[in-house]
Amino acid sequence: MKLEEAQDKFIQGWGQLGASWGINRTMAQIQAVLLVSPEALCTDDIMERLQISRGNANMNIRELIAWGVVYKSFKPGDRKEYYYAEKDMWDLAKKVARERKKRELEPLNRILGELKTVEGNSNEVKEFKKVVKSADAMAKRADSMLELVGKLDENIFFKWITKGK
Amino acid sequence: MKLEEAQDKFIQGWGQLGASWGINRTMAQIQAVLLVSPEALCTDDIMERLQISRGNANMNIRELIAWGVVYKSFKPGDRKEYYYAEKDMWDLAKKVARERKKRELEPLNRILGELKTVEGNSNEVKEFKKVVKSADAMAKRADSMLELVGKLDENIFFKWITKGK
DNA sequence: TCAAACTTTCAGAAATAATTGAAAATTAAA
DNA sequence: TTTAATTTTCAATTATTTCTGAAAGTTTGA
Repeated sequence: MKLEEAQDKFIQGWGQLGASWGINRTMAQIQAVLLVSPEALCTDDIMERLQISRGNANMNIRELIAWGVVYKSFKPGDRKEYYYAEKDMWDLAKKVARERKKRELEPLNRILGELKTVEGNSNEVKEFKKVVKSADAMAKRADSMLELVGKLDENIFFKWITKGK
Repeated sequence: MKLEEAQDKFIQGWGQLGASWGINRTMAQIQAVLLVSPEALCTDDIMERLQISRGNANMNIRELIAWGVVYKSFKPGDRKEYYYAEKDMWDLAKKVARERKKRELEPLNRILGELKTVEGNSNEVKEFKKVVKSADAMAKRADSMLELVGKLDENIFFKWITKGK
């Protein structure tokens, strides 16, 4: 397979994966473009490669930077910003885990905490409390797991997984 | 807090979580309605509670059944189908893990496998191969992890997480 | 076999999310 | 300063996803 073709497939596949996990497809594709590029790229390079507008490129690059998976760099004698991706996949996994924990799991935990104060003693109330309690336990568990991904060393984690299998 | 209000908050929160993880909001809300209901509900009950159309309710119930997180049941002398949710959250996590692994991770693994055959020796090709290799490693690792979630006992997993933290 | 009860399908409508592109804001060299 | 290069914003547009509702399909009991 030719390089260009392989890169395109990678970019498409990565975008698809992102999309099915609730991440803007273009955002994932921009990351993929930066992942396969040996040098940092400017906005125009990315617009060109993915055939997208400046506004779109800019917004999604910002978002990738906010996630901590893309960085800015500068070239001497050039006013443009250049962007490059975090290429350590383990680091990437850690950052995504941390962001999603913060953005989605913590809000749910907050709501579930409130819901424990529901009044009454009926069958429905009991059922409800049971569900909230176990959802809470699960969410906290998922939270711990993501927390752990961020703290554990890649190697230890990998060993544990392969051993456990 | 009153039960009705608490249930609504739970349904909204659960829907929101689903949405941000790429699951149809209504689908997640239907699951939430079934989770908080002590008895199995029929399509009309769900339509009523969430104010949605029959078609929408039907499609999403089907999908929940396909994920293995909602089951059918029948009442004697009644031709309607009734639905109830899997309420064991651990079981739920396992099923979601298995489904997502199958639907998203496996396709990526397939693509990444193909991409290893890229031709050439340039700097870009080398860079590309490196990225594909580490993405592949990460995807396989995530795959193993989800696999593990499905095989491990809840208790062991929980102990390990809390200990590791 | 018929018909009522119920479920499924799907084309079009509505709602939501992503994208564009041009104007405004910012930055820094002259 | 001024001005040219660059980034950011955002209202309008376009694309995508979800939802509706009525018609078609299926099942079951009489």
